[in-house]
Amino acid sequence: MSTVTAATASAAPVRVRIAPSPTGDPHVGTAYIGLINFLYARQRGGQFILRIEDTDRTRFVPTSEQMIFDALRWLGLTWDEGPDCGGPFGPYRQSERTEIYREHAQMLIDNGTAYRCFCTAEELEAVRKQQTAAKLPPRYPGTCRHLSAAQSAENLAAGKPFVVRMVVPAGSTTFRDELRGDITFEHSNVDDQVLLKSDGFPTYHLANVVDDHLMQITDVIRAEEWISSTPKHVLLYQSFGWQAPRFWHMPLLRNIDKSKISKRKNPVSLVYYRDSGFLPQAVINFLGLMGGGMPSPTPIEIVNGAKENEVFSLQQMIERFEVPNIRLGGPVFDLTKLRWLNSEYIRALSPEQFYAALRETVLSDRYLSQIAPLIQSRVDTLGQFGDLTSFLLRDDVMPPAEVWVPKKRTPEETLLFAAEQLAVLEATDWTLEALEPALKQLGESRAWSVKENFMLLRAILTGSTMSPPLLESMVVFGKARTLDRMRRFLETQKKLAAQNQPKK
RNA sequence: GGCGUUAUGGUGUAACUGGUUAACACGUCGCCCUCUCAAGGCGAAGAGUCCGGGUUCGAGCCCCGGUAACGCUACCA
Repeated sequence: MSTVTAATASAAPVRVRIAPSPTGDPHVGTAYIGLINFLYARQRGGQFILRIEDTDRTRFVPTSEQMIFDALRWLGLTWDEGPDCGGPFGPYRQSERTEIYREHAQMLIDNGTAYRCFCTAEELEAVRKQQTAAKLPPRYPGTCRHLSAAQSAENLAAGKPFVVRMVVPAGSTTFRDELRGDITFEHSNVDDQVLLKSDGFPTYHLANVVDDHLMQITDVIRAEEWISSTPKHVLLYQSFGWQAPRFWHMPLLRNIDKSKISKRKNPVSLVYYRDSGFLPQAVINFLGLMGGGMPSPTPIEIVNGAKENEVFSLQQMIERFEVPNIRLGGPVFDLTKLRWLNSEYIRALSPEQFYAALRETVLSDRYLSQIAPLIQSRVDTLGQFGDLTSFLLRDDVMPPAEVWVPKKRTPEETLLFAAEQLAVLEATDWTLEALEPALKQLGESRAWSVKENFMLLRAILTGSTMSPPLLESMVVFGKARTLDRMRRFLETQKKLAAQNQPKK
């Protein structure tokens, strides 16, 4: 299947990268793709680069970048060049490179492979609706592609907002995916992609190609969801007159139902795994299991009783993992197996190490010192600490119905409202100042009193109607774990409801 | 709808360039150990490799045709 020799011998210098977007918590998918890139670079003595793709201003989350750094370091995936440590091809943050993209967009306009498009969002939306209604594939109609130079200049002079689109000529593009072989796309199925948005920021496609070239990336190892847009990228390399890198498309991590892994159905935040006490060795090991790539144990290893063909360190992966042997079926991210792996690593710890691990995470000074002020005025003895804070030290809690259903509400409407709380909280900054108005606004719009509103949340988070201050507790507990607890609650209640009325 | 990718027990993987009764791990169930629960030990069930054809002495591995799942189809990445 593979078209490249095994990693062991070949030492061609490679440069690879991961390019996460700071739009929220660091994602397990980022770590997965990061791991593969990391291994590939380390095995070949190449460089592993971290580039922050912060070109979407609407989804930008300021705290996200640092969390990405922390999470990758936690897992041991260290990079050679990046926004924090610099490097010869910086800056490594796309928002600091906008001038570069603008220049390159202009280059394409000048050589006729891109053009300014003055269509408004409303116009495009209308066209798209028509096309969908007529069962046609939604496609840019090409209105501005044939605009005369004079007209275009006139619009420009008039200050009309515009985007820059690439010209997709007639024909087809074939590129090689190093894991699957040649893939061909007819250009009739490739849209005139927007390269530069009207706010002056580039889209992924432009920024990615320009940066990968400028940063001398040799191998683009990314997720399978990019296969469909690879012909656009290949076309762009051609338009610039550049040589394209090699492309490797990794299978997508999946939920239990086989859909692309998502926070709705699985904890996907690396912060969640760290804060709820998964060891980084276990997480990285588990990720290495996804998609294969580790050779089966040799006969000698089997004779020696080394059944640990599934328990291996990052170092062992560098030694033995083979990227070209990746399996292409989307692996299900199975929490059960991850938990087992984690338990293996925990049991392998010395008592001292185990205690140290506790003190670094769930019993860290940092965490406990945040909890303490919440209960000081609420205890008669220090011994009550545990009584009041156990919900912050537990993996999960589950309130009984009499606790979470308000007196004047039905379980159904309560669950509905809880789901809305979850949606609101997902989009809220995790600070007291942001949480309070966001929740109150939701309550008002749904005619839920502040009391009912907060009590429901309290029940879900703490399992009880009595607790330290709610919002403060949520902040201390953290966004990733709080949201996960809410999702688990909703999931469990949904199942229970289904069980209680199965026959219709 | 269009285009693309993928397909081995419930889940993750294994099976040398096609070669004996498809292997391992997680999970499940049972037994043992045991003050409990884990861990550990022993054992069991569970796939005939998406389906249908073909090539071959022989196919999970090769060819053809289907099906299903997933992804993309944005001024998100």
